[in-house]
Amino acid sequence: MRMADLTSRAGVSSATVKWYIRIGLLPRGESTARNQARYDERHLHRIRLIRALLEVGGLTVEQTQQVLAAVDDPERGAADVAAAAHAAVSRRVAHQHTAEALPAVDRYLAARKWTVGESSPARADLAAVLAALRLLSGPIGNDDASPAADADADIARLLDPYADALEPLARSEVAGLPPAVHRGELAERIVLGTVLMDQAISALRRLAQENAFTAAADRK
Amino acid sequence: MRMADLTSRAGVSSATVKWYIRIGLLPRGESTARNQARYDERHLHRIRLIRALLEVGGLTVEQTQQVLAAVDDPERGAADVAAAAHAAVSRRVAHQHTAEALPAVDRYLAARKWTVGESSPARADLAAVLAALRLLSGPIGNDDASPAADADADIARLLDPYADALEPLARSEVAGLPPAVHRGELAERIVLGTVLMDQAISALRRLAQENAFTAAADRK
DNA sequence: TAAAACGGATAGTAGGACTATCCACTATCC
DNA sequence: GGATAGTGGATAGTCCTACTATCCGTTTTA
Repeated sequence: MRMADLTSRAGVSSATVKWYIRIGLLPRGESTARNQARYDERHLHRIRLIRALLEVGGLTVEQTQQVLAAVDDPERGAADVAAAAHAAVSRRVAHQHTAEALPAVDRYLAARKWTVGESSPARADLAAVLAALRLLSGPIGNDDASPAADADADIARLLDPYADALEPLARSEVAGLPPAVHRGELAERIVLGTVLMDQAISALRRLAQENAFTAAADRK
Repeated sequence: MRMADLTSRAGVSSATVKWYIRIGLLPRGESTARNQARYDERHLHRIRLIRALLEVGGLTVEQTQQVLAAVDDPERGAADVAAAAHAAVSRRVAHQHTAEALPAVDRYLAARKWTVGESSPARADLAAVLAALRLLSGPIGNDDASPAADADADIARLLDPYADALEPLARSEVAGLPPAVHRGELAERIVLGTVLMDQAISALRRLAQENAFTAAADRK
């Protein structure tokens, strides 16, 4: 396969392909002359993977580089790849009072008996959401503001429905990972399951909400 | 409250506040002189809302403008606000074969008896994910590629666990919306429930996955 | 009454993801 | 066998987004 075939099948410009190669997202083609190279199906597949992570998954190029580095490294096991994918999906944003909300997140996780590493970016992501919600349930939009003592109970009331729904789902996702014929395939499945399915869940929730909304409106 | 109080309490620079005012995200303060104005708690709250949508929710400024325009417009009902929030969360990305995957999405929704509008961006978002996955389950990473005839069955097998988990969740979310003391409060709850809880769900899923992963590893 | 803060406007910046152009070759078609 | 189109590699330029800096003439405040 030559450059023209690769770019037309992948739907990206040759300038983009060259750039991906330069920044190490894509391996070089096998060069056949000073200024010629041959590409194969693996290159095509790689570009599609890159485009899926960038366009559909919404990752940045840098996050994509890190995820693919984990996928490519034969030293890294499934847990490492999952950690890299989790880090990439994380918004990794330090909202104002995120740090203050972290202990509450940890207490919630402990109460649910969920074991997660100290360095999981998802902890901070969840804390950022809680901090933002807390800041916004002030004077305006007050929902019977509780006396801070049972702030943990508020958090549990808020998160439990979600955690209850997601816990068995996550279990089935992890259990559903095949023993993997070869590791690269498993690594890619983990990445797609994390990055793309995040978008699928978001979309499905909105569809389910819309359906629930119209159903509720019809009943009235 | 003067500018200095507003910016220190909100944690943003005065240049940013001025810019938010200029682009219409934030109303002007009540001016008391040619170059003086007074701000109140509503301004503070608004900035916090904007920051939450931008930083935690990951919306762009333009998406935030559209969402807040819907929140501010007293003509728009709960369903309109929800639609605006859904549109803002949508990645609204036309991945290569998204259009081709749309009919399959619609068949899936019909099979689940989910009623959603033609114009729901979530339909296209879900289609983009399915199109990307389809493109990637080729030569490499083939999972016993099915003969295209039962592509719908594959999609159902993939999505059912997620839809099963999200359907009751969405129902309880919609049912949990209070009759609302006043409309602005309800509108804001809808937006936060859509935009921020999307992030919370993403984080909780990753936490649940990590927990499931370590639990599975321990059993071995 | 001098220093600091302010509202309003305009120009500039940093980062991200490409895109365009150039060069010296190679491949291909008639 | 020569014109034409395509190629790898490199560098510079572009567009967009979300601010940030600076300036000005006017209040406020110490």
